[in-house]
Amino acid sequence: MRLGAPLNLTDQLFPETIVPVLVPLPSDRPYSYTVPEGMAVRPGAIVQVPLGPRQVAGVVWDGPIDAIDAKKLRPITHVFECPPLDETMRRFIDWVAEYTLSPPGLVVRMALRAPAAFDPEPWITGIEATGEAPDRLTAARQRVIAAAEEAHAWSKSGLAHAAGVSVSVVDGLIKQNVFRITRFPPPPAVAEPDTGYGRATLSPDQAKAAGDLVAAVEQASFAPILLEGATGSGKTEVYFEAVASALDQGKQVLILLPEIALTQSFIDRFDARFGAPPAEWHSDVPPRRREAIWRQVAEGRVRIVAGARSSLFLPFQELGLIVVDEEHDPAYKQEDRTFYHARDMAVVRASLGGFPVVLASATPSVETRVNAGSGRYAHVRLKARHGDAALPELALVDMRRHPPARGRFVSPVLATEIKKTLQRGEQTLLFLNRRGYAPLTLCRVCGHRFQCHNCSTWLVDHRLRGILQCHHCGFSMGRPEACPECGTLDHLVACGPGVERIAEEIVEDFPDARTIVLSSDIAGGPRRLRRELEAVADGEADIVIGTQLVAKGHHFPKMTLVGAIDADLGLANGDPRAAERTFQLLHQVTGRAGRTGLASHGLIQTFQPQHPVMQALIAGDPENFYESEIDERRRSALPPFGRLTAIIVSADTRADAENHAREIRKAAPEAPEIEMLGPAEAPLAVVRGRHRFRLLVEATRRAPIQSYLRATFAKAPRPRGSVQVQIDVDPQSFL
DNA sequence: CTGTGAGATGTA
DNA sequence: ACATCTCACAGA
Repeated sequence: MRLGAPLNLTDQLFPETIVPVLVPLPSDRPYSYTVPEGMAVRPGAIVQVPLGPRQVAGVVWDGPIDAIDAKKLRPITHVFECPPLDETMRRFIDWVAEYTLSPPGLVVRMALRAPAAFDPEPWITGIEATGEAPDRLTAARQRVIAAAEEAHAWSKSGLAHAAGVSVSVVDGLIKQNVFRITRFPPPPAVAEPDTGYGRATLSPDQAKAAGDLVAAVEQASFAPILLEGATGSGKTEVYFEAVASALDQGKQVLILLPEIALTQSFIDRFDARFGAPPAEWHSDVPPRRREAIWRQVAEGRVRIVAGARSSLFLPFQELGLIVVDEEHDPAYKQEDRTFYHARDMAVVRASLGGFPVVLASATPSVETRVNAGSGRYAHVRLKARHGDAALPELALVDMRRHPPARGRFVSPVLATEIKKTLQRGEQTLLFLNRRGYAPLTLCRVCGHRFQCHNCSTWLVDHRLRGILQCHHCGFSMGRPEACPECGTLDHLVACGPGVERIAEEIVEDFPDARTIVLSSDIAGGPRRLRRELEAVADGEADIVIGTQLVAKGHHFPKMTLVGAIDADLGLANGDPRAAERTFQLLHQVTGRAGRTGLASHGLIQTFQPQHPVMQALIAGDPENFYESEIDERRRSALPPFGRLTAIIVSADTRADAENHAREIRKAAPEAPEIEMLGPAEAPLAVVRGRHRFRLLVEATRRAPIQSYLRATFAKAPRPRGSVQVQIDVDPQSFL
């Protein structure tokens, strides 16, 4: 249907054709614009429209148009010469907006995040051979003609450089009509993947799994598939076969990754399999490159993208497969502006587009496991570790029976293993998910605790930088000598461990070992961090002390011992997914040892050796964990069984946040289940100075709550900077 | 009475 | 999101 064709009543009210245009602002509905004489638009077209005093890019939508005052109507300024967003993409945007309670305009903004890409990339000026011979063939000219045969298209200076002559030689040949100046289309952003390039030899187990995925791709219909396999079981090789199959069918492919910045090793593996790197899409991609990739994805010239969650909103035209790698990773959940969970939205995109989606993980999220268990998702398993990579032998260190000395945190059991590992010339990884030196500083005389002025949290001692810092809002102050409460000098004491403090202890005990601390706040930023990780992989450190960022990415060939310093750390933080997160993290970290062919160990220091998470870890079989966790969640109606939906209410003050939460509860009689959780279960977090409350409601009550929230907060009085609404993941409610 | 600025309002 | 408008209050 061509929009702008006669449309009932409104057509009589307005003399010209009118179309709905979704503009990038938080409006509930598309705005109406007129189409000037001689301009042709259709749904999905990217257009420039006047909006108040400025011009913005919007997308021609479909569906009914508002009957508004004819005087307000303004014409579309320009239709960009760009492939329109297809039907699937438009339905996807509508769907995401509806589900996340976001105005569709804000969702469409995510799809238009490459401003200069809407007009075609400029063609390149270059030269090509005409086939004619020059009148005199000098040595230099001969070299140029020989060099030119290497490729079809050349830039003038490029050819001169390749032939080792000056540009004037080429100019001379152009004058003689040996070469002519032509215009070439813009170069491809990435080379075409070659699906037959680096075909891996698969184990029987892998081949079977790959066959299942390929069969789904060939079916070319919606099929969510959980690909579950231990670290090192070769999940990547397996889903690469599905990728190859989709590419062979002329489909585009999207591989979602949690944090692309740290996965050079992924790019290398992809390159080795397909003979070219994938197009990368994440926040670190420079603007010009973003534009080229966005444009070429729309044109179908880019066949495969590996990207962070935002790549879900790229304008694919022929998408035939999405792979969500490390599907359990919390980084898939975006928690600002528009809230969405990329893993779940990937499933939705596949459902709307009618193609398979592969969710890959060694430790799937409980939601996905439940969906696989119920048959909603297909379940493909990879059992064995591939090749010579053996699983590390894991053991628990009961900290009640093997306590470290006072003020120390490494148990003698672990220290002994570190010593042995050093003697063998192998590497140790000590994992502690806590930056800085100590999480709490207090005065031994009066008991004063250093707290953030904005937040309710303790200030973390960062001794290397000499500051106390709030990890919620970023507030920091210099470390004082005296207690601000009682004035006593030199009686401040650090409580609890951070990575810096573990490093201090290790350096004291193993002064000759090369020890390095890796955490995200490392001086020198991400680039320095990447260098340090490479150095560790090259064996340039004996003991690595790191936060969770050491859990993934790099392969450390000499890493044979992993020690988890405070394995209980994440268990008591009030998150309904605390146990799951802890299990996934510890599983991943301990898996860093053992990919070596050498015998390797993991020691997990815990005060709760009977905890299901700890028991499941040493059993070496995730099955144990899922059974107990699914049981527990079913019992306490936690996600996914309670079908909980979280509403985040945030405000500038605690009183405001509480007030709004109370108002929501009071004013939504259709939703009596709304429950405000106290600090024990859902700590009132303070994020960048904003106080947040989480309300948990029954997802079955979602519809009335949605309409209530829309009515209350989408209209005046506008909650401007006072209330945000977030709908948490509820993967059962949308299929 | 004017100048300033935070918050409300509208953008088609 | 951003430009514009409105109304309260400070300064004179």
